[in-house]
Amino acid sequence: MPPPRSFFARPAPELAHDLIGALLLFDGVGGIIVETEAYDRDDPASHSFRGQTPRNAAMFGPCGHAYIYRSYGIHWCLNVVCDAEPGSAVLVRAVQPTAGLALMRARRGVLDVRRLCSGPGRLCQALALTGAADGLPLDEPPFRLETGSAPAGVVSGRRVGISRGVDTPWRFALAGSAFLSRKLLA
DNA sequence: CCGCTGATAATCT
DNA sequence: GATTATCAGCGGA
Repeated sequence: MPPPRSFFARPAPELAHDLIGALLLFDGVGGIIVETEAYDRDDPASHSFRGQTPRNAAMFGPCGHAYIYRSYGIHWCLNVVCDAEPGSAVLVRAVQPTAGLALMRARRGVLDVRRLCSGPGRLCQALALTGAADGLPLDEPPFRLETGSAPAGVVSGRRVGISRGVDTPWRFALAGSAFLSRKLLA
């Protein structure tokens, strides 16, 4: 079952926690979310911290939709928008591949299943996600999002690759998963 | 296994 | 002009 709208209309850290264990597919390709990060309006590390711009407009749009941006001029990164307060979203950092393995391997040029979707840029490359999907609803085709049973063993720690808000422990991951982007630091 | 570095361009100051 | 929610490749331990 796709989650009800109320699932997304919550604070980013809460949604980030509960997205662990959910099934995420794009055009039938994807798997189980095992790592996320929360960013909200009052967070100096968030793209929305200084208000709405053309790039981050989707962060201020409907909850449950995608916010996809380009990172370092090279990679794409996927977020789930939540609207407890406008400008909040959850970065999907890693997925355990379960569907479309051959397609993902071809797109990534990588055979090791543990490295297909273990990072926000790698995930978007494996699922062929680009800015073309920015703003699309995640509970309708070509996306599919299924929230699973309550995830057990979710741990949190500091977020990756930021220079501000570094002490906010808003990175969430499935404990012991072999599909994380990097080892979780407290 | 680990750390360092270059790539590469939109966004923001 | 500086920064960036990253990654692959490389060399060393």
